[in-house]
Amino acid sequence: MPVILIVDDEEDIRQILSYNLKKEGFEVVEASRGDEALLQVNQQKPDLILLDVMMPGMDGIEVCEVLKANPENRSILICLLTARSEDYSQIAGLDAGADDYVTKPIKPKVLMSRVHALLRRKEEPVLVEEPTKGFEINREKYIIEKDGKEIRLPRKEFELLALLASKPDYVFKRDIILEKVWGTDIIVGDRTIDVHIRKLREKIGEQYIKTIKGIVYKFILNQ
Amino acid sequence: MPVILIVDDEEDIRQILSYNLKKEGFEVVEASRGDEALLQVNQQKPDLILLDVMMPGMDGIEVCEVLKANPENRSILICLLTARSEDYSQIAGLDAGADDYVTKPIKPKVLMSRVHALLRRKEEPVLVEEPTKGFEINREKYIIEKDGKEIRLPRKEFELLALLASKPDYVFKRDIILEKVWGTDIIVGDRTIDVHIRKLREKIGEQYIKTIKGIVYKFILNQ
DNA sequence: TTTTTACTTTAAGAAAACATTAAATATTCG
DNA sequence: CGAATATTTAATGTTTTCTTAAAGTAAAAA
Repeated sequence: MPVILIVDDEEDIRQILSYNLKKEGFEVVEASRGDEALLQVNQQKPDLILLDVMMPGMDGIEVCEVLKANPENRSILICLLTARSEDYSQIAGLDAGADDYVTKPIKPKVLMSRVHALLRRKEEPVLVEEPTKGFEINREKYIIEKDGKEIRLPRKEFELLALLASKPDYVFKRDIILEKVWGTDIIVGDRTIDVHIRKLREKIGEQYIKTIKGIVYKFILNQ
Repeated sequence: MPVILIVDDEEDIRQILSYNLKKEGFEVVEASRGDEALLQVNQQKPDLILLDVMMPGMDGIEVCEVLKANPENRSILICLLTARSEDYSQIAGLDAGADDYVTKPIKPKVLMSRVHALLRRKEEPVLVEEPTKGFEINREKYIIEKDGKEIRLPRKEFELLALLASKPDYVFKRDIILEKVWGTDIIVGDRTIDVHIRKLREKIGEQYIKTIKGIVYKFILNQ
């Protein structure tokens, strides 16, 4: 399980983040100050750091710069926690090499979604859309053509189908679908996906989207 | 990905621009002085230069003149960054061969929009208006002929129709429409487009412009 | 077999996005 | 300048799309 280091001078915030991360199965390490964080990094080699920008002493930007300056630590993901959308701190932060940022007040769900997305990005190769015979997905015209017939789909349905069809026969888990179709910010319930799948099946035919219970959906072409 | 060279003597400005450009996926190179910029051009062959006009030593206009004097560099896009709308510098700048200019204070959104527009202009083959049967679009007279009948359209309506009809069946998003019909400077609300669409539909018939909710408009001929 | 888990389905309500109208501004042209 | 024409905005309306809730069903686990 990935190790996540939380760096924030406020005890409350560390606690709330720690609780949520542990609940998802992550191993959590904490630090309350910048220099302490650097020590922890050497000891624990975390996979990801949630790093508060505003801290007394060494601030988050500095920590970030120090870490990213060392090749050994460069692969550690850094997600900054910034107060409000103060454009400036965000700018400086990403310049300093951070991989993402979340603005306070932090909504646990949003943060968890980001954390998963970041860790996944580290592993996964990027998807390439290879259009499928008999099923033409035309983004420029925003229609799909099935055996010559045009089917118009609303945005979410279109994106969902485009995703599934981008890799026929491959399964897509719910969190991947949510990330790719809805984005990491917007949080919707799992039933939402199901409903869109229903609509899609109605429009393109029941046989193309198969359910793998416990994993979720896949697009299939040949039966 | 396109390479963009930022030339400005102020560190802050370079940083802010650099951040925004990198976020959009561009490769960024910087220079703090005019002569340094010329060096960078030879080394990096950028696609576009964001060039501050007011700099100590060699100013932006001079840099621009030098670059555009060399045929090898003529295709590099130059966007000047000028303080306020001092008409004079702007005129001199465009005389010197610059492709566009943005006035300070620079709003990131405006700049990004310009950068994209400039690069697009470079790559994209100019849309060829292949007038669609039954619909003749005559730019000189600002008149369209539909089944022999002449319909006179005001400029904005005309440009809007010309744009949509240039690629039948293709969808046009609002930001593209705004850029192509209104330009990158003028900021108008979204409803403005809708109103023009209404006028157009009244004049040419309801069936030709279709709405794709969430994406926006497309021109269709058949059906 | 019973229970649980995970997806299905339907319908209703909320939200998003475009449509419409009228009125306020700009612009053009005589 | 002043009337006519264009353009934009603002307010309100309408439609479509999206999300959720709740009850259902089927497969897997106990």
